Amino acid sequence: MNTFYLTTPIYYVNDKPHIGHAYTTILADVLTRFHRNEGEDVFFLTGLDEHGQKVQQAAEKRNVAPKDHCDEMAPRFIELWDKLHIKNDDFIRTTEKRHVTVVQKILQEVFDNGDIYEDEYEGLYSVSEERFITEKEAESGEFRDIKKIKEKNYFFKMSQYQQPLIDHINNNPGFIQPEHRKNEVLGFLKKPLGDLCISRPKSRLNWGIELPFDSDYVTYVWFDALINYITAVGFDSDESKFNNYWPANYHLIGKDILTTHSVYWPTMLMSAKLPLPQGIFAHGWWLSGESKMSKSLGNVVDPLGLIEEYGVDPVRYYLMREMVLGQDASFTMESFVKRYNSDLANDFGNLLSRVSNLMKKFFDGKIPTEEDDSDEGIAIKEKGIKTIEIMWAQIESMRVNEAIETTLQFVRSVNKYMETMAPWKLAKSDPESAGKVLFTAAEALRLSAVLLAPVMPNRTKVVLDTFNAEETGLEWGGLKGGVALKPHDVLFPRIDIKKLSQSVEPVQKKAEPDNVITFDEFQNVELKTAMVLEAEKVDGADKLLTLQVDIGGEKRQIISGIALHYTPEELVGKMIVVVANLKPATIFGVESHGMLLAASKGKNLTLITIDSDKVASGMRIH
RNA sequence: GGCGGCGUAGCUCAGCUGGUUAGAGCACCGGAAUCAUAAUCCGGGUGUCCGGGGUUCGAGUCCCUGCGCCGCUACCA
Repeated sequence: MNTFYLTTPIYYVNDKPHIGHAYTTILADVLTRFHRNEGEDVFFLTGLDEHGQKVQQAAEKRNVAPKDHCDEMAPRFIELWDKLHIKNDDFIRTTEKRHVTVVQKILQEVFDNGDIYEDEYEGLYSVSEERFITEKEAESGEFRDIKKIKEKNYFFKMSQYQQPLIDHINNNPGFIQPEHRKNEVLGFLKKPLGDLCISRPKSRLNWGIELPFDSDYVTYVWFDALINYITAVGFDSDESKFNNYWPANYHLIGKDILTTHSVYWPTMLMSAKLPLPQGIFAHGWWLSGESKMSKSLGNVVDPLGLIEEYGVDPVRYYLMREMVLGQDASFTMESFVKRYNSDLANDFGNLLSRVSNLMKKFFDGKIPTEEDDSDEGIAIKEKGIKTIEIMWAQIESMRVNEAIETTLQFVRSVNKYMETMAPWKLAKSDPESAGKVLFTAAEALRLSAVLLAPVMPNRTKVVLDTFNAEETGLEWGGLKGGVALKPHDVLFPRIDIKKLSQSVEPVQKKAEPDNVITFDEFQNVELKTAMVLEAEKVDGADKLLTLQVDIGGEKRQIISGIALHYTPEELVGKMIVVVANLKPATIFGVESHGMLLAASKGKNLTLITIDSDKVASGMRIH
């Protein structure tokens, strides 16, 4: 039997579950349900990442033990998955004993293979990111709480596996998907790959898994977290299970964690001499309309609110139908309502109403017994059979949105068939034929329900219940005639757009741009006037100039990328504006203590200069 | 700046290795029908396939170039 092992990332226990978590998990659920329907032996894993500094800090703040903190946070995810009808086979938490054991086993193995060494390391450490960062990253401004730390640590010889990894990616086209992500990783691997620091001294962080070969250290969270994918399928505990499911068919991830999954993880596995996963699939992000979802913008879509208002299945349907896997997608209430009303209410739900009502009206509430053998009836049957085939091919190639559209086209063709055959007319002149038409329409509807069941497990069950076809499968001809219909509610009540504008107009709450800062934050920036004393080109760089400036008597060196716009000569003597308290950085091997302000558009750039007659250097600018 | 991608109907997008009058869904307009959740069905597009060159018997599809947007990255700051 074919096996299908699919994972989501393990989510960080401190996070509040949002639409992104929900999306990935629903996607995994949908894919695995499809594969189950195909009769494959499926294993679907999700879980939580519970170690690391932020968890430790959050626990300290609340004055509880880290593990207790995790135990209290975990249900937020578990309950949401429950509400979303996620049918996972396992839920792993990295604090579980089974996982700790495996991580230590892998660490020991990698150590024994000679791929871990000790080194003194001095570098910039980002507390918020819990990792050492390069100077360039520090300069990027994307990291907070940066400290210079010098300490002994253990390193994983990731660099050794650079070429084998490149070869593997090239030899296995499906290894990183979609293709543009693969190209990104290959681009990343063009530069020399560094080794990976995989330890944290307990003096700094003790909420983690202890290194088996040095009890003064715990392991780096990513090294710990990635291993969950093999823990859960029985590595080192259940050999037959492990051999059955590993390597995973897909690790489903968001595009933000591509490097960890496509570089760290495969090289770790290479060192541990384990097979690599067959596929790593990075999907895009949900945007709120045009813009990124962010807490400060207040436009983060809450999945709970949506499902309470409209039900789980429509939300699952929308998320699956609207996103092209691998690209970003835009979430708007408008498109949600459109999808809901046109696809679910008008096409699918209404078809059930027409068919069941006609059966009630003309056939005593029973399903007729014979299939329509007219040309039109046979055409529907053939289209149904074709749909199964096409849809499955689309699912296998991760084109979920297309697979859904394929099924809906079939549903639409059944509405058309009804119109053509008009069984409500036939019932009066030729009841037998009318019965056949209704039977075929009902069978088509049953098949559509089975096809859509992975996406909408609940509402499709209503359809199957109505026709007493709960146990039928993915083949034409599952419907049994002669049975009484069960009553059903309106499958997808239409959403009234007028009511909507009053009740749910949530998404964009504030018109504030994404990048607002507070006054205090502005106050942190120390802008000062400065006189340019000297200027010269940086050796070997086209765009950089080294400036010596005077800021109220203090002499400073600043590197600036304006060489294409200003010659050194014309800068000397100018009064400019600099950010005086910028963290020093080394650019192109030269130290820079501050930055200057300039206005630019496209290729034009102009320095902000001050009339030096009126203002001395070193003045604060507010 | 480098590498890569994208730019097709009002909107969201399909169009594989170049080949008949360029497609789908939604929206919009007109009509039919009345079994159904004011649902369904039929009909309706003068779209510079981003602009400009080129290769070819033939290009949305290949090549060059310009513009715009996006991703990764850099001597961005």
